[in-house]
Amino acid sequence: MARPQRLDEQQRLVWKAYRDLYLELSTVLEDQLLRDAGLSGSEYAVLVELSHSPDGVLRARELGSELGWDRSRLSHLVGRMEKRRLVAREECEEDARGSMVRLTDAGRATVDGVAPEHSEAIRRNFFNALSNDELETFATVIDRLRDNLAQQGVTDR
Amino acid sequence: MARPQRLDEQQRLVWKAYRDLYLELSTVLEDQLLRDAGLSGSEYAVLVELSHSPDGVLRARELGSELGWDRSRLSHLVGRMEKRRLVAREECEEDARGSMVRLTDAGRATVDGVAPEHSEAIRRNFFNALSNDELETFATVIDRLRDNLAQQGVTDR
DNA sequence: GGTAGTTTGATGACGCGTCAATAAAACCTA
DNA sequence: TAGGTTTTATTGACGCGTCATCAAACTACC
Repeated sequence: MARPQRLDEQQRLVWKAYRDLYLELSTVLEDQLLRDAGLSGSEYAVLVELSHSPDGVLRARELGSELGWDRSRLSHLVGRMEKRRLVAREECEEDARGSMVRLTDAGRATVDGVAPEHSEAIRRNFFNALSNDELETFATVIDRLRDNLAQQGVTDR
Repeated sequence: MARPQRLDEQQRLVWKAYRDLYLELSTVLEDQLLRDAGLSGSEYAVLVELSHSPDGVLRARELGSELGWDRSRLSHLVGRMEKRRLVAREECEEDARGSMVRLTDAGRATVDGVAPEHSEAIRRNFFNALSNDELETFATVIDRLRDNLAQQGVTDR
């Protein structure tokens, strides 16, 4: 294994800029959601996932794996969203352990109401700033980095 | 103002990949810090900032603004780190409201011990996966996006 | 110099996510 | 099919960050 060494100055700056960009983007977009719909980013993600599924129903397991969350996080969040009548829990017929999460009418109205503005905010703060070439390169680099991560994950352990 | 519209499929995928990359990178790097030094990413950031300053001392105000955090967050975190003897608080001589945060010997040993490995992890999971050209383009795109964000922030309000 | 307004940091309450433990159902296998 | 293992979801405790509030000290202006 090669000897660990510090990052050089250019690398430190790029790394910081990369992280700061993400935090700044998150802040802007979460603010928009909270202001326009009273939703956190996580809540919005749940509502979007449900609204993309037939009948607005998904099994908790599937919802969790789509979002990449563990069961506990989802259970807590769905519990809170249920109190606010954004979603409703139902029993799962095929598997008595399971739990179905259903979008309520209020939940659908909320997500439908804010989604266009949210998309526009992503456009304004992200896509509109890039040329087609830049976007393409950016996407390629992201994919390369994620492939590398997956690779490291395998060889590391 | 233009009419809000949904993102197209390619944009949705790029956007998701962008966010997922950040989360995956964060997870890997935070895990490394926790495993090798028992530090969270925030704690590491504080220690690094202090270790880069002369005598390992910074005024809380300055530390907070370097990190881009508000006073409360920093105060809570420094309080916890003080209990673990990673840092120590001292009075500020020029301004009696102020508070100085000093790196302890244990804190310095901790950050010095883990920093090389952490840098290497960033290298392995980020820089090594990119060619010089790609890195340059990536950095340019990040800067462009941050400029755009700052611009939007001004014109929005 | 005295007063209003600002800055600095600490604190407590609260929301959210993680972790460990629990329970129930489904699956597997001998 | 009985017994052990795995999967699924919930729950409670805890850690961390945000927000609102507060007190003390500094600054500016009359």
